[in-house]
Amino acid sequence: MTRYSGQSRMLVAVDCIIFGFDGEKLKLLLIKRGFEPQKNKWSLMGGFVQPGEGLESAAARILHKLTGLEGVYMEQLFAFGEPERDPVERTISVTYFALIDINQYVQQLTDEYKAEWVSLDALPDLIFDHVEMVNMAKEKLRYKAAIHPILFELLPSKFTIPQLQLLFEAVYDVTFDKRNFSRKILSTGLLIKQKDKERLSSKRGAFYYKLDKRKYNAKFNSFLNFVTDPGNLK
Amino acid sequence: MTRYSGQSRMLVAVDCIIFGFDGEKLKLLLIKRGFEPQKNKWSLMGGFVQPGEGLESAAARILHKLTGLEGVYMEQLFAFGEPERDPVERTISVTYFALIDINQYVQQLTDEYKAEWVSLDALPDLIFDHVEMVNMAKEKLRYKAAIHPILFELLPSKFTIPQLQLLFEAVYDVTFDKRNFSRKILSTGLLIKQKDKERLSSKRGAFYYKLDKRKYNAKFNSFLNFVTDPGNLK
DNA sequence: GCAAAAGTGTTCCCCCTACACCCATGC
DNA sequence: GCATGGGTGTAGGGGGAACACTTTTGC
Repeated sequence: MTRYSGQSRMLVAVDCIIFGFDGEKLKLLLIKRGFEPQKNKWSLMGGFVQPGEGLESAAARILHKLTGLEGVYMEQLFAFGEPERDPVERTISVTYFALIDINQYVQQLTDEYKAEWVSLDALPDLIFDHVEMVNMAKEKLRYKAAIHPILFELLPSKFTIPQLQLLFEAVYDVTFDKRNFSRKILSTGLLIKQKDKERLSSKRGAFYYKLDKRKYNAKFNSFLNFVTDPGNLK
Repeated sequence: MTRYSGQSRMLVAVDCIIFGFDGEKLKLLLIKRGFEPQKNKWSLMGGFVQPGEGLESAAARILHKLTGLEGVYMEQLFAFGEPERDPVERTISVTYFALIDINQYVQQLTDEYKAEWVSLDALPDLIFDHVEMVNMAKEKLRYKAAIHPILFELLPSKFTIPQLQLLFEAVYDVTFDKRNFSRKILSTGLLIKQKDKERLSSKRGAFYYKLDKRKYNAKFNSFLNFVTDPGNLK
């Protein structure tokens, strides 16, 4: 036997929900779709899974094509498969969400996609079910970041505690007490204080910190409580 | 345009990881695969997604075909898509895990599948990448049950606190202090004490409880801490 | 010298943990 | 009356939350 008989085959696509943080707001990297249908409408970056290519490789390929980046934090989100989700043809979409340091993003020279960073709280209309995908990704980001130290992936390798706090506040849309915040973050032991300061956003300057990669990898899967029930998380 | 051109189409399957609890151990509902390849090897229950059918519907259909049950707790787990995962033909498998009350399971009359409940800690070899699927499902069950009240789905509508404790202990492979356990569970306010007792497993008998469905639905998505970091959870 | 952001310490309270004894019943 | 599992109370400790003042420096 070389094939399963009597079954119908479908297109399988991968769509990437790419998060970034500009120091103030959470952003999504969106593109203007380059082909029909809905050409020039806003869309997540995506593409079809090729023969001989796994889902994760497909997502990495697509992310790389858009951003030039490799080794990015990426995680499978959900498989969307309603029969009519793509009006052209039955297509399953497996979504991945990625967290990238927005400063690492370099606009590709051959920018066939017209990619833009868009504020997460002012999203334009998106094609198909992409809004649903984004909403699920936001939820998952909140859920996961409350327990695991993934938000560091959105920051440069050197960052300050106030920057980190702004990031958490953007993700959860709340404000934290800075004393409690810094105590909690430092108590994880994940941060290493640097000798130099960031001097752009204040006169006094704030010390840089770096992730302790060893502890980060070791602790990643243990339960850490970064946020105490910020409303309703799934 | 009626089709995307130049892309290759693939089979899309759904596989169900079906958990049950017999009062002592966690179980999986497995079948002997009824067709080639690997006919008569143990396997998860699965099937191909049909045209015009969504992923979730496909999973519900397959679950129903095997168990006769509807309205079961079910959740998408992960999409597996390595190119060689099914040696016959490129197939994407979207997995769902389901929690069912083992007593509700009725062996179907036309049991073409030879389904059996198998202890989770003594799994036989499974076809393809099904072992990986099961391991991921176990992990996710632990992860989720530590925070959300999903384990009730594995029990009958009336259950006792000692039964519930046995279930938690089976899931996390630990033992809990019964005083702390019952205080914690009751403090959620999710349980309603019944007037009658279960009298099989002890002379004194243990009071039955039922889920408060209203509070259950309302609180489902808030963070509840059922388990304090039971080792390494993802 | 003043405005603006960084940095730090303490108290209180709640929840989690550890731990031991009595109760109800079938035999 | 004894063995078996059900059910409860308490004390201590740790961590989260609330809260205010000093420091640094550019202007």
